[in-house]
Formats: sequence, structure tokens, C-alpha cells
Amino acid sequence: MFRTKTCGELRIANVGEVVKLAGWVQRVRKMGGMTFVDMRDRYGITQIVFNNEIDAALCDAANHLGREFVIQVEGKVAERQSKNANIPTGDIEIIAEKLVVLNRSEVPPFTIEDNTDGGDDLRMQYRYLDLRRSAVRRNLELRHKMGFELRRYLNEKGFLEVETPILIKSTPEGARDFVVPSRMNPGQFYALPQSPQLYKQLLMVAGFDRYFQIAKCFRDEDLRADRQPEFTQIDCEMSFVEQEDVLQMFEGLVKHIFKYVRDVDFDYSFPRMTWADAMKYYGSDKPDIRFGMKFVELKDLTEGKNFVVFDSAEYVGGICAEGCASYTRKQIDELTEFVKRPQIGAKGLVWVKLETDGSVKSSVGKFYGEDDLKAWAERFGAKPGDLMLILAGKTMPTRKALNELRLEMGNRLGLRDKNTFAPLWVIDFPMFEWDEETQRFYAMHHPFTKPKDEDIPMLDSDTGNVRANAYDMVINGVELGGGSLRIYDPKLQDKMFELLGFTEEKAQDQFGFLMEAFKYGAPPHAGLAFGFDRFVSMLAGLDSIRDTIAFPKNNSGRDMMNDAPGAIDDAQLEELYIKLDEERIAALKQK
RNA sequence: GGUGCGGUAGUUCAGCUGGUUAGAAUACAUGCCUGUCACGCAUGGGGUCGCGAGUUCGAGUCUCGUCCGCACCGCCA
Repeated sequence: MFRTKTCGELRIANVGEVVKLAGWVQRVRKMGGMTFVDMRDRYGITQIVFNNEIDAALCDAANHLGREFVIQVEGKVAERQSKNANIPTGDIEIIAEKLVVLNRSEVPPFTIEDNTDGGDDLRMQYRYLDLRRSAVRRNLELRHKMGFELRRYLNEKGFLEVETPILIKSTPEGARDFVVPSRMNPGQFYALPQSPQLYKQLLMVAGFDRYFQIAKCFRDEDLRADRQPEFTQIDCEMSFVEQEDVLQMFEGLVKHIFKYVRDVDFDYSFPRMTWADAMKYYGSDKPDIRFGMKFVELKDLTEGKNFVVFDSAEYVGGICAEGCASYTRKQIDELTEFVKRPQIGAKGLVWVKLETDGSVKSSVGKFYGEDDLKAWAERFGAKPGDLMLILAGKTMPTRKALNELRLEMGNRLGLRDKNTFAPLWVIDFPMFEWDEETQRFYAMHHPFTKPKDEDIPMLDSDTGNVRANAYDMVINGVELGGGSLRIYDPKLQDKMFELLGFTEEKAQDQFGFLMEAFKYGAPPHAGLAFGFDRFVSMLAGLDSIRDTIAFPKNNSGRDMMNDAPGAIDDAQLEELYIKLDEERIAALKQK
């Protein structure tokens, strides 16, 4: 037997036991006559003592241990003379009687400690060492626990876990597909699923009623801190349900996970906000409602004073930052620079201070008198000492910029606490989104989403304003998941394809099997999917999803450990009937 | 495709207005030390300043190009 105990479980009650431990050398402290070795495994750290007076040869062997050596120690558990309150095993130590070096280690390129000295690239390059650190390991433990709890919840609710294929048919709608050549079908390709969408709908046709899957999904798009090319969704679908049933079921799931994983109890129903209101009051379809600072619109109060910027703007609106009237010129300049960054794109920033003595000051005081400014302040609900920040321009871009400004102010004022959770449902999304570039409508959610019944008559006449039975679960400004009621009427589905610019042949070619299935008694159904990686990172308090994934990809989609992707040899290419366009590849490299 | 920040010892970083032999901390090695737990003390080794051009008497420092990493915009139904 390699070990009788782990490095995390021995306590004062074990004193006197003879135990055998196996693990890694975290650190060796040589005191001359005696040597302490911190020994680590997945479960914790235990101190081993070697004493020159007891066994000089053994102590000498311990003095030659290096960091990350794999060792096995046998000895007696003893109470420490000086205890360490910082670790759970800090009351005891092992008086070594036997030491076996199971494997040596080179000096690792960074320290395997909570506060590592390693930078991100190094940690990714040696991810297997990084994973030894408790900080990273804890994230994966949390991920495991969440996976376990969500299976428990869904199982109790009668959901059946079904695996769907990874090699599927490419559909050019939506994100770019990852593609896999088929050797047995020369010139043809599989795609990796962006989501199991069509399969889960077919499972509903098959009568599977309540389905879920923790599904790997793939999208060949550029990465972000919260976006990986392969990621995991908690994919769910139900039959014979209305929107309310779905929201209740998955609100329950979110509550269950928060309760059993983070011990957070939500004793209220999650608020619901229409997409239109989310845009109007927060300038975002995923508002962070941990704090207020809702948008206030001022257009009607600003007209006719010859301030061209406001008069020519489609939208004038702002936020009220509590207690910020004391902001200096420099701080306001910073905010102005912030909103003028190309990523945000505002032209400028107007401010109004309601001073603590009740007077008003403003960057547009030349155009607006005290009465005007006070009327604005009243609409903002401003109190003395508050600062109002106002942007103007075209409605949607200005709202978007104001959203960024609101989040920035939230950060500055410390209103976005990672241990506070503010969930809500955003509902009634628009069905379609107009794309200027291709001059056509795209489905905002996806083409299988059922429009609101009352909006169906508008499908042709007022396409852009048709609302969908689509909903998103948003927590702290993060879109954790989303879904919709699905179309189960083949005629309505045909109509949808038509509006989305599909020819009948194209629709038939891509989704024919689904349309065919719908002819054989498709039940009303609906579903939703959560981004599992994001969910984990939120509960772990991380900004990036990378540390919730054991082996993530870097910014350019590479695995920094094994340097994938890589070239394949000519024989492999030949077998797949694939020829590389060397000229274009060379041109790209030269450029 | 675009914007910004970064690349100097194993690692994390400093290095000003171009100017002597490129530094600190930590890690590593050796020695001393019997209650440490970020042990302490002493000594030592360790550098393609990402790469390539250019400007200059002289480049870690300035310019251009390039590669790599990170964050963001576009993109992500």
C-alpha cells in the first residue's frame, strides 16, 4: 500500500498512529539538527519532521529532497510543539521513520503556491504544475460539485441525460463552425456542434419529455476572457410546457446550485425585465442590477436652448452617481476620456453637480440656467452631493456607451461586489435583428424560436418589431444562459425560414430532417442552455473562465502546453483528399 | 480585421533625458543553524535585454518591421 492516509486528514485525534503518506515536496526547511518537510497532495499539506539525533542518515536524505519530489513517508503522528493555525493539519506532524523517493523532479519554472510567482503564459505552458496549486484545483472541485448538484436537481425533476453526436452537419447560420474532414466521404465534412439544438428538439419529437446534457460545444470565433472555442453548456429541453414552466424549473436549478454550492439562499422570485426595459434603463440586454443608477432620459427637458449637441441628438440621457459631486476636474476628465475611447465611442460627456449646498454646476451652464438644471436633477431624483453624467447621440449607441459608463461608475464606487448575486430574467427579446452588411434579418436567438402569438400577425408587416418567446438568465451583468419556446408547427417554421432569407431548397438541405420530423407529431416544447464555464467562474469569483477549465486555450485559440493546432503530414492530407493552398498561406505569413 | 498594454536573470519586475562592468526581490547551489512553517544568516552561480533591420561615436533605452502574450472592439444566430 502506498499510503494509509492523505496529507489533509490527520488531526490531533490521530496522535500516536503510525501512518504512511505519499505526495509532493512543497518545501524543505533545514534547521541544522532537524529538517521540516511540507508534504502536499490533493487534500492538503502535512508537516514531516526529520531529527538528526533520532536518525542522522534519514535526516540527511531529507536534506537532499528538492521541490516537487514525489515521496512516501512512514512515521508516527505527533502533536506539534509549536502549532500552525493556518492549516487544518497544523496541530500535528509526522515523525519520520522511513522515507522513499518515488520520483525526483526538476526545479519547477514557477512556485507551486497559492501566490505563485508564475505569469499566465508560464502557468498555461506547464498547466499540469499549475493544477497542483490549490487555487486552481479548488475551481475544478467547484466545477465538479456544480456538475454533481445540477445532475442531482435535474434527475430529481425527471430529466434524462442523453448524449448527442459531436460529428454533425454544418449549418452556416450563427457562429463559424469547426469542421472535420470525412475520409470515407471524400470532399465532405462534418461540423462540430455549436450546441445540440436540433438534436434536443428531435429528442422532444421522440417523446423524451425532459432532457438534459452537459454538452461540449464548439465555435470558431475569436476568444475573450469569457469565451473559449470549446466550452460546456448545460443544455436542457422540455415538452408540454409554457414559458412560465421553463422559467420556474430553471430558476429552481439556479437556486439549488447556489444553495448547495455557495450556501446562498434566494428567498424571492427572480425579477423579470423585458428586453425593451433592459435597453431603456440599462443600455444592455444583460443588466447588472446589483446597483441602481438606472438611465434617465432628458431629451424633452433640453430642447430649445441652442445647445446644438443636445438639440441635434436623437437621445439625451444620463445616470446619477450618488455622492460624486465632489469629483475633481481630473476625475471628470478621466471619465470623459473613458467614454471617448474608440471602443465606447461617445463624443463627449456632460456633467451636472448638485452641490451639497443645493446649488448646481454644470459643463453646459452656458446653455442651461439654474431652473433647467434643477429640473433635470429632479428627474434624476438627485440628492445634494450627487453627480449627473449625461451622454447624447443616436439612441442605441448612446445607450450602449452609457451602459459602459454606468458599469465603470459601479466599479469605481465599489458597487459590484463579487459575493453579492443579483439574478434576473430578461424576457421578450426581439425575434429578428437587421444586418446592415447583408441587408437581411437574422434570428436574434435562433430560427427555431417561436414568436409571441400576439406578434405573429406582424411577421410580414412589421418584421423588425416582432417579439420572441425568448429569455435569458442574467446574474451580475453576465448572461448565464438563455432559451426559448420552439416552433413546432411546420408551416410557421417554413415562414420563419422565408423571412430569414432561406430558399426552400436551402432550408430543406440544412434542416429538412427537422422539418420532416415535425410532420410526425412534434409536441410543444421549449428549452434553455446555461454556459457552464461562466456559471462556475461566477461562483468561483473569477473574471475569466480559463481557470474553470483544466486545459484551456489561449487568446489565439492555441493550447500553449502542446502547441495545438499543428500541421499534419502529407500522407494524412492525401488520405483526406485535401490540398493546402500553400501560396495563400505563404502570402499571409509574409504580410 | 482593428485598438491598447506588455516582452530585461529560472520567475516577478526596476532600469529616468541614449553614456562606466544591466540591478532588486525571489528561486537555485554550497556552508552554518534543533521547533521552523514566507525560517534565519553567509557565500556563490545565473542575461541572445523576444527577433531583425535602421539612426548614432555609442541602443535594454529612439525609429521601422516582425513574432509572442494579455485585455478589448468587430465577430460570437
